[in-house]
Amino acid sequence: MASNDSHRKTLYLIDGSAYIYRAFFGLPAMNNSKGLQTHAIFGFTMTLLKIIREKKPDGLVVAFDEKGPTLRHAAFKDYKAQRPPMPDGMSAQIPYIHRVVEALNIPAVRQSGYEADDLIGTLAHQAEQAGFDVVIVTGDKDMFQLLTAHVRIYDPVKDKWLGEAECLERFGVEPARVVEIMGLMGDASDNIPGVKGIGEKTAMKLIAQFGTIDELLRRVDVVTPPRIKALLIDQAENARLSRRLVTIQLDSPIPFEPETYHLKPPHQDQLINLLNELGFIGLLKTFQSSFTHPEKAVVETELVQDESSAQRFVKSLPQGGVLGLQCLLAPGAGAQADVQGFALCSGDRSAFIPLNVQAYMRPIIALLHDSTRTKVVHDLKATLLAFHRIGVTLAGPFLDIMVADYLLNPNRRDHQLETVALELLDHRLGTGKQEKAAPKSLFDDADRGSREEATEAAWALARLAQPLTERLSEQGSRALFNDVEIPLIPVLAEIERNGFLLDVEGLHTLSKELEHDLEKMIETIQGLAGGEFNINSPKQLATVLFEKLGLKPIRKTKTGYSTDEDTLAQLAAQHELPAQIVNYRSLSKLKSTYVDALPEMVNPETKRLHTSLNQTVAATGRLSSTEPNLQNIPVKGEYGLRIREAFIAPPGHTLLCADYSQIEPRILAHLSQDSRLLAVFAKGQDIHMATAMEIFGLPSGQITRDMRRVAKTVVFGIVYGISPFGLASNIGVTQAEAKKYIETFFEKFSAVRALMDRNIEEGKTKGYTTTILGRRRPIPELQSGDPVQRGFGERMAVNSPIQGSAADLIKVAMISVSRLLAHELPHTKMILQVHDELIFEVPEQHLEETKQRVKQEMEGAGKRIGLSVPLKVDMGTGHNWRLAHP
DNA sequence: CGTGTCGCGTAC
DNA sequence: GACGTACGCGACACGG
Repeated sequence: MASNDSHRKTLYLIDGSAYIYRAFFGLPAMNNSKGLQTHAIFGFTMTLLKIIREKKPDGLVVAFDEKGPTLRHAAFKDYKAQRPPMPDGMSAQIPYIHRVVEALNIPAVRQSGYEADDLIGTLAHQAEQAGFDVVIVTGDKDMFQLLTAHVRIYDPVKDKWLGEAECLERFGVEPARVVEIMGLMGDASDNIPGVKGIGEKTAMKLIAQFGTIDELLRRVDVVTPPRIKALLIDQAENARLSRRLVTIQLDSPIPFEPETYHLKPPHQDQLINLLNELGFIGLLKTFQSSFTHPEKAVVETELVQDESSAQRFVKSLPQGGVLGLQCLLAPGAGAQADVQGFALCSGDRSAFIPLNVQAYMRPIIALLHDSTRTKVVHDLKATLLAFHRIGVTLAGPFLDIMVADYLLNPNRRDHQLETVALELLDHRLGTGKQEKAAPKSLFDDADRGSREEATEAAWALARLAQPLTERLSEQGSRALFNDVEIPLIPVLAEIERNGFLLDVEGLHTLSKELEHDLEKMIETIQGLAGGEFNINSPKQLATVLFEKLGLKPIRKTKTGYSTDEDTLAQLAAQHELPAQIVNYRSLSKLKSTYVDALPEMVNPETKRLHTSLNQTVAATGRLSSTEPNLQNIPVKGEYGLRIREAFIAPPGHTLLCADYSQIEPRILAHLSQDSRLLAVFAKGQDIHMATAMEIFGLPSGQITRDMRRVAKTVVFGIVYGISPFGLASNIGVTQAEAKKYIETFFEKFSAVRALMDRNIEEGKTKGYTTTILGRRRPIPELQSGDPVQRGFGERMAVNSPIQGSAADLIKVAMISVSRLLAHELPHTKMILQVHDELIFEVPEQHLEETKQRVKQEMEGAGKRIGLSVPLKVDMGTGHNWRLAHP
């Protein structure tokens, strides 16, 4: 990951000064016992340690600004002149930050007259020449100009890597030309003037066209529009000056000493004294124990061969505590692969149990059933399914490392054991194995590794239990983890095993029909277009529409003219073709994505579709569904409904769909405690009718279907973090009208606005949002200097608590319903969850009882998570999903 | 030939 | 650019 080019060593250059600012303003204040503010020191130190722990750089240097004027002040007296002086609370922390770096034995550079940027630029340049891969750790876009094939940027707050490609994407030019763009646009935070009146978009366009500011000014005569031309002529000197100011120096007079940059052990006494003085007790403990007990990764492993060795191993284990457990699956066959064996680890004892003989299994099975031992696994759902295939039922308590890491870092997509072990144990798993592509998980189809690797994984699992549970407790997610996420896992495993019966015949017939329709449509379309082309290619379609037929483009995408449905609808006024394309597209989409794809995925043994319900993907806490995705099966249109008809119940059974009615507005009412909204639900009124009455100020008798539809869209918009633009394009009114609707909504439901403000504010100060059950989602975008990014952050801060709380609710409901089914309705199977909806396969004779009990259980879940609005569950039944959908 | 990215469209 | 969360299709570009 650190480098594509394994012979190049990786040097990390950290922009120390930028992080002092970021930590000071980004974190809540914190003081030590002597009253010294310490949050900037703490934030900086944590960032630094995190980089070392996670990235394992070969070399590391921290660059700081030096006090006093710089060369830029000499060139432009007002440089950074508008900046308020550094607050005392921050300047007092700076010497300590220098001491932290020194105690950690990390080289630091500073140079009077130069800024940290220049030192980093200089070192990056020299290090690249000397054969290093360089990573600049910063959140500052000014550094884009330094990117090359071997110089990248890492932003630890967003966990993003940036290279030349991202620069091209962000600025539309290669890194060397970024200074030209920044020179034109200026930088308010550094008081760099730029050309007033020219913003980022215009600057990008001009530089893409002219290449440099000098060239642009030389040929200023041909610049259009005249307004821009006048600005350029008027402020030519400012442009040239600004370009100089934003250019990072690559020739600062500092020595390049690569031999001193490698990571060295910290100065123990110095570091311990300093952490004590600062009052960083957690860090202090961590370092003290690592100094005194450097734990070895290798523990004694035995191979269990027979019943007596199995017994000997089990007896030798410590009492109770945690038991690391890692399955070893046979290569191939996806998640359905054979179990070859499994590794166990507890304390300093570990064993590998091959699965080719049964005789010795008894003591091992007893161990797996021992409820005094917490079974620690990575991906419990896959583990349960694997053991189920060999006829073994594991007994809890369970701890799933993958799910724990997801609750701690929901924005990450990678919760591999390797990643978690590296971060929390500082241990690289699988270093013994030879060169090969990294598998995505230990259940990945690729090489699943060896017994040794499984054993090492079990070792890591046993050791990860404590740090992960501690972290979960610290962030207040222990209950969510123990009482919701973990109990949900066996439920998900069972849903997956149950599967959904599919009418393959029916889809085959539908496919033939669609094939026929599509062929005819291709003829019509190509006739209208006057030639053959690939209708599925947006690029070829754009050529036909906008060049051949000369229609007027509506919008552009990154790579060309947009041809999406919205655009085509607008183009329909000019030509007959676009409407035909829309038709063709919808049919073609349904055929390729569903009608043809789904039958391919039916398991030949069970004749069913077994989706994967992923618990660690969606950052809000929702589940996601893959292979196939059964959460986006069409529900609209003639053919969409025909597809739903192919999802069926077996003979003697009926499908039951139980759907939370208007779950998101209900959650909104609870979170905001808005009295009007609460009243609507308390009285069991129609929410969209009620909002329509408020928005339009009319009695119910005068509300048209269209008004209700508008009101419904407004509520959706509110939940998603609305903008007048988005709402306008959705309901087809002007932005001004959309704005009016939003305003009126907020006037009538004023506590909702207060909730949104509060969510954003909390997201900013704490760095994350929370749901009803304390699920967190960090939103680093809220700290961004980029208003577009911040806007994103604000919408996430509005939406995540609502979407996430709805996810909390249905998860709780799934657990209760699953218990209900197990105890009282053993022949009813839960077969799918679609965010606010549960689907069951019910024996016909039990249908009435099941409906009633499931409804009661699902509606009761609101009370259990403390909702202050009543819940309503709609139910539908039928022999296929179309009929059953409420 | 596979892999990654993009535009687009389906769901809630 | 422009309303949240997902997954997956076909086209296309790229690098073997």
